[in-house]
Amino acid sequence: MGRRKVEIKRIENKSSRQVTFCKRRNGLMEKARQLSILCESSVALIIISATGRLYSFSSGDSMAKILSRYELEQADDLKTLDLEEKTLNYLSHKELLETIQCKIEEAKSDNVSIDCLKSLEEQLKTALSVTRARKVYMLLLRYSVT
Amino acid sequence: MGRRKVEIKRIENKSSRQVTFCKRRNGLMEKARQLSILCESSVALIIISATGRLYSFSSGDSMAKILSRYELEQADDLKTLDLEEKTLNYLSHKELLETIQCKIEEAKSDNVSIDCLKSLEEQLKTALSVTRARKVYMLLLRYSVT
DNA sequence: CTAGCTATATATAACAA
DNA sequence: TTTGTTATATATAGCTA
Repeated sequence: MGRRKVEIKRIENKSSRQVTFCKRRNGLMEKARQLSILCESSVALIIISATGRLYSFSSGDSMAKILSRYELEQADDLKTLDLEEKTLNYLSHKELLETIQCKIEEAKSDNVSIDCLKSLEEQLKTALSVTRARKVYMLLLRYSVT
Repeated sequence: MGRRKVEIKRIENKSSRQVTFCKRRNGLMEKARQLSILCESSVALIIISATGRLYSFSSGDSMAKILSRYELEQADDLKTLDLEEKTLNYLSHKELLETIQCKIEEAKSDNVSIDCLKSLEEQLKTALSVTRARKVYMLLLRYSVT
């Protein structure tokens, strides 16, 4: 789509990589907008440049709503895949919530470390049961990663 | 880019809207992939069709990592915008966590309703202080919405 | 970096299967 | 729904300012 055909691999020249990033990023967002309007759909697009700058676009529904929907789907997939699901009962749900509560308690004194949250992740893996608990779990996982 | 120029507005014919959705969706994902590779960037793309079907694509970093980054940025923006931020102190942080803890307690007996979480949102709005607390807040908000 | 300017490479609208 | 063909509309690579 230009004077010359380009191979899809990292553009070596820093300057032209930057220019291409800017142009294609705008093109991608415009395409996303068009798809959303033409076909009554919702589109969320997040782009992070090599230097860490963030660009986002959403159309149709709000970004938050689209991301929620995505996460809900992921949570459901997880539920479907978990073979131990059926063997877990309300007690493990309760245990999960108690573990979270405990963690909140620690957060109050501001002593939460990444390692601490990682170990929580391990505990939660075995404590998961109902979908609601799974959601809390996923959210806390994300919290610990950022 | 076809036999005829099309206006960017909802395609009325259901059948051609569907065909266009399929083709442009694939095109958008391919463009996202190319941008990511050509310019060393990370791209997350989530598309929800009019019938509610979800399609997603990510490249560079994982979807989870990209979404985390996005949310972190939003949380920071929120912090920057909040004029009352500077007047809030550690106590409000603690209050926030206690409110969350209380909510978790309720969740244990499985009596959480949307209304209940909505009122929590209101309480949290005034209790927010540090970034960490903000993150928990945003996550709980999302939890209540889905 | 950011903004045009073409010449070309691509995407895709309409149609068919 | 998805796939393939072909004529056109667009996007954009390489330059320039």
